[in-house]
Amino acid sequence: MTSVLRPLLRIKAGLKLCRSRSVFEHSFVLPRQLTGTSSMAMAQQKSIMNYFKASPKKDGAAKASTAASTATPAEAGTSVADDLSEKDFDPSSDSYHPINDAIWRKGEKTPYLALAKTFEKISAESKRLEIIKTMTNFFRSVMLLSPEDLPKCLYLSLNKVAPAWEGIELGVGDRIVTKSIVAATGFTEKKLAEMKTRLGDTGAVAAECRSKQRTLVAPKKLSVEKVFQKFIDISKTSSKGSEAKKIEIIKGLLADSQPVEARFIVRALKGNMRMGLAETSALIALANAAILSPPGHQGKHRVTKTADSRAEEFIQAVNIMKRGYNEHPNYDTIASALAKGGLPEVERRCKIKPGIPVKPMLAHPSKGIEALLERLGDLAFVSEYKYDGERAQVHRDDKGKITVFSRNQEDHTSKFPEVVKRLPKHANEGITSFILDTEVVAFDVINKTILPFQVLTTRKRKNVEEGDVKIQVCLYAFDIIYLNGESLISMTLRNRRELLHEHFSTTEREFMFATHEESNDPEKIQEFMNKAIEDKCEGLMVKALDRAYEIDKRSNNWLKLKKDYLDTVGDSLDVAIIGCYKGSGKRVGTFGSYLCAVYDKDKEEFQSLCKLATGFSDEQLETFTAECKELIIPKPLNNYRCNLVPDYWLTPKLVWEIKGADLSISPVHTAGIGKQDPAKGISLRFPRLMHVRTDKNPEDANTGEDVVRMYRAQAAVQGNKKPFNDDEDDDY
DNA sequence: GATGCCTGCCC
DNA sequence: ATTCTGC
DNA sequence: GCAGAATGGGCAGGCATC
Repeated sequence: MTSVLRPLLRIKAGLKLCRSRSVFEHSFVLPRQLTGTSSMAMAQQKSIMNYFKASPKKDGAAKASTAASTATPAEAGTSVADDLSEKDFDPSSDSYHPINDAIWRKGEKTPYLALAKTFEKISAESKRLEIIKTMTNFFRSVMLLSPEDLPKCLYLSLNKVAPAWEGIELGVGDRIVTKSIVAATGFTEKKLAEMKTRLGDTGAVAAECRSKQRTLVAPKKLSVEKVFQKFIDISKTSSKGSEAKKIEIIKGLLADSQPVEARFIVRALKGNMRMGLAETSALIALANAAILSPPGHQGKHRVTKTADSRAEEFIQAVNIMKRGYNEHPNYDTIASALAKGGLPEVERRCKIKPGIPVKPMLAHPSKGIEALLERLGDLAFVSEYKYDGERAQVHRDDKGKITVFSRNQEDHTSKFPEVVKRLPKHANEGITSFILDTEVVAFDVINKTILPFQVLTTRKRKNVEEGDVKIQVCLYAFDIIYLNGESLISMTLRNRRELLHEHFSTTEREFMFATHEESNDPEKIQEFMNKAIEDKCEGLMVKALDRAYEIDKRSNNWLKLKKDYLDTVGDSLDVAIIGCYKGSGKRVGTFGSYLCAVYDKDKEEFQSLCKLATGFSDEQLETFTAECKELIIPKPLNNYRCNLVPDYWLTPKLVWEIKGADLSISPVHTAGIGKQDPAKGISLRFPRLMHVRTDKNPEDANTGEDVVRMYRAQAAVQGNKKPFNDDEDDDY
C-alpha cells in the first residue's frame, strides 16, 4: 500500500512546486577504488552463500526487518498533506536530487525527520558504498539548502555534542532514557523491558511506543537545530534535581517526535547509533558531497555516470577530509569549513596545532613473532616496551602552555599537575613548541618500579592540586608529532625518534624514553619481550621505522605483541557457565554475554569470575543460546556465590576455556573470595572465549584456589622482578 | 553524612 | 580493551 | 585489511536516596 502511495505523493509534491528534474543530471556511482577491497565476483559469491545460510539472526536480515517493521507505523501515523515534510524522503535512491528530492527548501532549517529517515535507510543497508552514498546525498542537500546545519548534522550522526576535549557530557544513560520514555509515552518500565528483549534496541522501543501512542495534538516539527540544542541543554543540566530536568527535556523531544525520530534520538542519547556508519564513513560522505555539490553550487548537479573517470578527484577529497579531521578532530571546524569554502577551506583550517589534540596512531594485535615478521615483510622496524598505563599526548604551544590529551582527545591536563609543572625541564634549550606521544605510568618512586594499571586508575581526575597527588607517575615518551612550529607527521619514525632523543632529556622516575631495541632476530625479540614483561610491561609495540605518522592512511600501522595473544602462554582458565544475559543489537534473540564461575572445592560453591562476551562466532552464539535455554533455572543454586544477577540463571553444565590478560582483585566478583582478600574475589581483565570444553564437568573447572594461585604468581612477577617463565610450568 | 546506583572513560 | 564479520 | 558493532573489568565523580 505504501509502495503505491509513495510515487503519488512524490508526483503531487513535485507538481505543487513546479519542479522539473532530470534523472541523469545528478546520479553518481562511487568509484571502487575508494575502498579498494574485494572484487565484484567475490562479493557476488558471498552474497549467494549468505542467501543459502541465511537465518533470521543474520545482521543484514535483522537490519532489513527492523527497517520494514518501523517504517510502516511511521508512515501510517502521518496524514497526507501538502507539506513538504510529508513527502517521501529517500536519499538512498540512485536518482536522488539534492534539491528537488529534499523535504525542505533552501533557507529552511533542516528537518530532523530528514536526518532520521536517512539513518533509517542506512540502518537497513549493509553495503558500505551504499551507506556512504545515502549519507552523501543527505549531506549534499544540507550543503545546498541549509549549510549552517552541517556541523549539527554531523554531530547528531556521530553521536557527539562537542569536541571531546571540551569535556561536555550528556550524563544520560539507560536509566534516564527509560524513565523519559515512560514519562513521554505512558508505557510501564516493565513493558519497555519486554519490548527491549524483543527488539534488542531501546531506540526501536521508543519508536514502537510512539507509533502505538494516540496523540490528540499534532506534534511540533523537530528540526536538526532544535534536537541538537536540546542535547546541549541536557549537557548543561547538573547538580540536584538534574535527573528530573533531563527527563523533562527528553520527554519533550519524544513528545514531538515521529517514531523514526524517536528511534534515533534515543539511540543518540544512549551513545550508540549502531546504523553501520561511523566517523570514517561520515568523513568520506562529506568529501563526496563536497565534490558533487560544492558550496554555493546551485546549477546542474554534475554527471558522474562513469565514476572511474573521477576516481582521483574523490580519492583526493577523502584524503583531505581524513587528514583534516585527524589533525584537527573537531566536527564544528571541519563541517563549517567545508560548508563555507569547500575542501580548500578544510585544508586551510584543519591543520595540526599544539593545544588541539591529534588522532593518535593505534596498533593491531599480533599473534606472535612469526606473524609479526610476516606482516612487516622487509620493512625495518623497532620494538619498544608496551607500558601498561594511559596514553598521553602532551602539547606545548609557542606560549609555553602545556596540555595533556587522552587517547580519545579528552583533556587530562588537570589530572596531571605535577607532570605539567616539570615538563619544561625535559625539553632542551631552544624548544618552543611540541607534541609528544607518551604513556603515563604509575610509578613507585621508592622502589623505582612500575606499578600496575589498576593503581594508576585510582588517581583523582578532576581539579587535582599538586599536593593531592598520592600516586606518582612516570612519563614514557615514544614519539614526537610536532616540534618548534612544524608538523612531523609526514616524517619517518626513524627521524622523529631522532628528534625526540635529540631535543628531550630523560629524568629518572619522571620522564623516560620507551625502552627499545632494533633487532629482527626472532630469538632476540622473544628475549626482549620476556624482559619487557619482567619489567612490568604488557609486551611489545613493533613499528616500521620508515613510516610516517599518517593515521589518515593507516591508523593501525603499529603492531602490538602481548603474552596473552600467544597460544602457548597467558592466563587460561576453565570456567562453568552459571548465567547469561540477553543480547542487543546484532545479538538480539541470542544471549549476548555469559557469567563465568570457578568451583571452590573447600566451600563447594560456584564463585563468579567474570562475564564473557567475545571470542565466539555468530554460529557459536546461536549454539550457546540454544544450549543455555535448556539450562535455565528460576533462581540461583544454593551454592552460587555471586553478587551479580544475570538475566537468566543456569544449571552448571557448560565448561569453557577462557583467557584474559591479567587477574585483578575485584569489587564484584567472588572467585577465591577470602583467600587473597578477606572480602573480595578475583576477576579477569579482557576475558574472551578460547575453546568449548566438552570433556569437563563444571566441578572439574578451575577452582578458587587455582585463581588465587595464578593471581599470586602474577603478583610475584609484578613485585619481585621474577621472569614470567618461572611460573609457567606451575600454571600450564 | 553514608551508601549505592549511574555514567563516562581508562584500559 | 578483544573479537568477529561483511565488504 | 578496514570499518563497525557488541561486548569485558574497574575506577572516580555525580547524583539520588536513606
